[in-house]
This record gives sequence, C-alpha cells and structure tokens, in this order.
Amino acid sequence: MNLSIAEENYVKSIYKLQEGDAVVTTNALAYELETKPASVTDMAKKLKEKKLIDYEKYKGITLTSEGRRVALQIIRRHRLWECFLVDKLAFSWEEIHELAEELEHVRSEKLISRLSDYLGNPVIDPHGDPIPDAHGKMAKPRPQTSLDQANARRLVVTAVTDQSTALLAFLNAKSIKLGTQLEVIAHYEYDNSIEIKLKQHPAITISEQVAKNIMVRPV
Amino acid sequence: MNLSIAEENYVKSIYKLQEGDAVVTTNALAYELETKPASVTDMAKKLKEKKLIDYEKYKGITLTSEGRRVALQIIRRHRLWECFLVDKLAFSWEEIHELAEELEHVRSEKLISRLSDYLGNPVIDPHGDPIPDAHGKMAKPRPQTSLDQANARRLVVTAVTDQSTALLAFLNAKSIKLGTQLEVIAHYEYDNSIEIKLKQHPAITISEQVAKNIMVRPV
DNA sequence: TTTATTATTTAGATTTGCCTAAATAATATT
DNA sequence: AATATTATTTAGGCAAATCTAAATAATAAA
Repeated sequence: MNLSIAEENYVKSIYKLQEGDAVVTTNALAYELETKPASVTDMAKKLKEKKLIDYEKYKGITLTSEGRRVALQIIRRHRLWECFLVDKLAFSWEEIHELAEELEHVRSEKLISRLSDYLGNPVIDPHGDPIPDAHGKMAKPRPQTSLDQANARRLVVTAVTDQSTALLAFLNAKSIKLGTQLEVIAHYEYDNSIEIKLKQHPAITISEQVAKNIMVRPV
Repeated sequence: MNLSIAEENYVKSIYKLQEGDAVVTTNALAYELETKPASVTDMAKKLKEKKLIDYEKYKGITLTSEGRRVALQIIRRHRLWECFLVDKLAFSWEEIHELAEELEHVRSEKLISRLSDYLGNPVIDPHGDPIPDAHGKMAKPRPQTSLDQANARRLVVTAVTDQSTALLAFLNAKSIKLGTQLEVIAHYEYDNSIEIKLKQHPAITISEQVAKNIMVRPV
C-alpha cells in the first residue's frame, strides 16, 4: 500500500497515543499532530477505508494489525536514522528528532536493511527506545519518567522534553547529556529540588523545574 | 525561502536542461518531469513570483542567480547521498538514483555539511559528476557521451541510461560496470557495432543498441 | 433529568499541483 | 503571404490535505 507522508504521520501518532490498546480520541490526535479535529475526522475516514484503523463515528480510533505493522515500520526507519545521525554524523540528541522525522519517510526496505546492517543492527536508539526489527518485533519500551518522579536511585538520562536554549545551556554546563548516568542523593521537600551526583563530579542540586524536563530510566 | 518538493524538482530540472545558458522550453521541461505542458506553465508563474526563474510568456525559462544557487544546493545534496549509498551502504550505481532523489529533499544545511565531512568531502559522485561545495562552487562537468559517439580511444564507463534487467545482465556478464576502463578497438560501419577491450579480458563486440546506452568519458 | 459543557462531525472553502480541452501564439511549409 | 503545424497558454476541474464555522452527539453538572 502506498501511503502519503501525511498518512504515515497519522499512523505513527496513533500508535504512539495508543500505548497498548487504548482508544485514541479525535482531539488528542489533533493536538499531537498540531492540526484541527476536523482534519483528523477527514483523515480517519481515509485510513479506515485503507483498513489501517478501526473507526466509528464518535467512538475513537485504534490501529488494525496492518496499521500496527505500518507504524512499526515507520518507527524502525525513524530510530535507525537517529542512530545514524548520532553514531556516524556526531549529532547530539536534541538535534536528531526533526531530521529523523523527515528521513523516516524515504520508503525503501533495502535502504533500511542496509542502513541497519551498517549500524550493526542496533536494538535501541540514542534515546534508549527499542528499534523494531524488519518483521516489526521490538523489545518492550523501558520505563521512562521525568527525573522529579523517578523512584530508583541510579538513573540514566534518556531525553529532555524542553528544548529551550536556557535549559540546554544549563545541562551543558553541568555535563549532563544523553546517556549520562547519575545517582539521586536526596529530595528536598521544601522546594522539591533534587540533589544528584554524576560520576567524577561533585554533587549538585537542581530545581524541580529542571527535573521535570529531564527524562530518565533506571540503570 | 521554503520550497516544496515539486518546486525543488522543477528548479533542478531547469538547471539540468539549461546546460550553461540556453532557454528551457515548456515542452522540454514537461517531458523531463513527466508532466504536462500546462502544469509547467502553472509552475513557471509560481517560480517567477519567487524570483527563482526569469519567465515571459512564450519566451521560455532561465534560472535567476538565486535559482541557480538553489539548484546547486539540491544537486549537492543529491550527489552526496549517492556517495553515501555507494561508499557506505554498498549500493550499486544503478540503484542509487531514485533513492538519492528522495533523500535530496531533506533540507538541512547542517546535515549535509556533516554528511560531506563524514564522506571525506568528495568532489565527484559515483557517476563521475562533480559535487558543488557549500557555496555552490563546482568543477566543470567532465565531457560525457554515449559509447557509440565517443571519439576518444581510452574511455571510462560513467553510467548506463537504460535500466532494463536485460542490459544490466549483459553488462554484468561482460564485467562492465561503473568505472570500468575500456579501449575502443574498431567501429564496424556495416551495423555500427563496436569492438572494445577491457583490461585482462579478450576483446568483445557490442551492438549499436548497447553502445547507445553506455555513457563514457575520456580517461 | 434537564441543562450546560465538551467532543466530534459536517458543510463549505482554500491551496497546491496536477489534469484535459480549447484557444492562441509562434514557427514552418507551401 | 497564406496556411498548416507545433508550442504554449488559458479556462475550468479534480484530489489531497488542510481550515473555519456551524451543527450534532456525548458527557458532566446542576
């Protein structure tokens, strides 16, 4: 089946919002895709026609198994390109997403399989997310929370949700980047600040606001 | 300026057809882009509006200097991706064009400059065509003709224009591939067949039809 | 259980890039 | 120079993907 870029983006977003088997609402999808609910309704009819989603008026959207297959293919392409950008072209974690967003729409099974081989068939991308194999098989996503809500002591940084230069500059100054391992020393209830320690660095205290924008998972 | 993929393809084709400073006709451009003359007229108005081309009704099309700049950027992206596909992913010359055709539309100055660095800043692509640098400077394209019209004796294969499996199989059987050097031994006027010799191979005779589809340049 | 609120859909436009068919301009032929 | 041919443009439409505004359905609140 030949999908437009718009259709691929819808399928990918539906997959993302489903998180297992939840029904995706028109509004949620519109918000995710930065478009209007009316546009989502239009596209939903088209994707239903193509048997990529189950959709009944006012009942929300879920992917069919074919839709899931397509979504996993797109996610595979996206994450492999992210690996390429980081491993080979030395891009940093905060730059790769939008580039991969474009590269993922180049549809060629052969290109992707060669790219995967070239990269050593990686199974996780630079954000720590699992990469589906050619058949759509993928490891379970590892739990990921914002630093202020993490309950484990030893953590690894997987992403930052706020791309403001102010935050990036702060993180840079503190040598915190993707993959950085850290240990939580203390939570201060007074202002919800958190004391953390990086290897070979003195402990530092970061504000709740910063902690909310740092995604981590247990290591 | 933000161009659509369609607009980029028009600019690239106009550049290709101009070959220096010739005026590009509506019909020629329609043929090149596999579209209809009426569509070309529509787009010509748009590109004129954006100051990428000079265009007056019935007078044909030429690129402005800005249009040339844009074209060279696209060609740079295309040829760098071709290098990547051949050098890093081991694609063969006949497979890369259409992939590069898609990859070239990912617009990121940074991506391309890093890709170029990664590839060792190549100055010619796998077809032997020169790659413009970041400022649009490019070596003169080297003369390239079909084998049946070449007048030099020692030649190197730069492309095949017919992608039929029959021709590719033939070339494969004769060990003729991109970069193969050959020597023209004789032209037979009777049927316009040509006798050629590859290093470490006995001389072979190829038909006019095959020769027409093999592009070469003097070595 | 009415009423208010929120979510969703429909109707009708818009833009982009393309098309066909018909009209017009440019060029070639007699 | 008049006519035929070819090239180009215009006019009018279509499909994809979006939008706004209005209508309707579902859900929450009184």
